Amino acid sequence: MARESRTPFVILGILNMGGGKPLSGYDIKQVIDGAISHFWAESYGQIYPVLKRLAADKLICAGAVKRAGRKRSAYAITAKGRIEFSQWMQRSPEHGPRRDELILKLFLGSKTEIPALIRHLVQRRDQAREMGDQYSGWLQMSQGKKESDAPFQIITLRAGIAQAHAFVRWADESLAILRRIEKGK
Amino acid sequence: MARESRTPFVILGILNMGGGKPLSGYDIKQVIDGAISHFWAESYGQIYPVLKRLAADKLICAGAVKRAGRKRSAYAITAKGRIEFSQWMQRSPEHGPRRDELILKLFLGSKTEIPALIRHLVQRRDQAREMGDQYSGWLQMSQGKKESDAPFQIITLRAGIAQAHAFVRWADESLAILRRIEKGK
DNA sequence: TTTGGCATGTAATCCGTTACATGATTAG
DNA sequence: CTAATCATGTAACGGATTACATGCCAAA
Repeated sequence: MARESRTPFVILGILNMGGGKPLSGYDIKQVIDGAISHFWAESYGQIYPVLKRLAADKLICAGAVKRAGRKRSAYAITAKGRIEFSQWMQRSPEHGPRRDELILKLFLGSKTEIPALIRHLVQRRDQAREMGDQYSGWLQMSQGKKESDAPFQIITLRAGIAQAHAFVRWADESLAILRRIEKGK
Repeated sequence: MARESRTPFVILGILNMGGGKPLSGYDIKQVIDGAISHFWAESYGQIYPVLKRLAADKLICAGAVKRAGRKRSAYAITAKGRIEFSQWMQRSPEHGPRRDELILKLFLGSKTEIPALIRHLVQRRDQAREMGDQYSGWLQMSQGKKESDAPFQIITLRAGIAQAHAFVRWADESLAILRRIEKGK
């Protein structure tokens, strides 16, 4: 059996945020693709079926709402749902099996592939720099907020920044090593 | 269609390492669970079927070898396999969708769950410290090696160290924030 | 001889992505 | 009018883990 899906809990958690305003599947996807996209992902193919299942289990309740003329089926978390979510929060988070293709390629690398490895490294270093800058910007914006959720989101932003920064440093050092090997050979 | 499996290339890459000595499925699993376990994982359920498929495609060739009395079916990479592997190495590595349950829980956290979050954070920080120390030890050992594969493995070890170090720093800062909130409320 | 590790595999199952399908609304 | 976007879904597919099954060899 594959390990337990965390999708239902993500959904419950998002519905539980910010005062528990009802959200549609589309809204939830927006949240995931927005603020948390750098450490989590869900597809519609997961969200909509799970939403139905959660409603059937009375962990969330559906209510048809109209916004801007369009009909949307929005869901709100129930008391039962809050309990379920809280129990999941207590459980020790699994350290998911990291699969980093860049590191893997570096590990498997040999002299002949150095130019390609350098290309990959440069590309990802630049990406990491961009990400870091973006997070820093968001952090600036978050600093001023008074919402009770803010400190938690700040912590995750700082995680992204720290990770990106460490990555850039390491990438630069590794590039130096690779270029030295390339020249020497 | 789910994205292309990288398992065959990992296997080809490992068979390509260190002079291309023939390895069995068991050996390959040992390598993966050993040096690269912190950034890659494969199960027997993946390895053995892929091994057969690769042999059928003539990317590796099977040969029954005896070691320590036991019979083992070991595989060696072929010239065709090396080409396939090299082409994969040229391709830009995908930045796999990171799913970090700890960060997710922090993001979804609210005041009531702070004690649990602190527990999770402490646990993972201590894990990261241990990992970092372990990598540092391995790095010491690797530094002296003259094998041509060594520099690449050193780079990946340094990645692990840098990541672990950054994580510990961030975790300590975050713990301070959480404890401050807890006291203040 | 029986226990346990070595070694090889298969089957069931489930998660998650991709692709497809549909309709309603708004902007041009 | 029509193209784009909003919004909601479903079906098919494939990857990966887990659990199960098997047999050999060595040591107690």
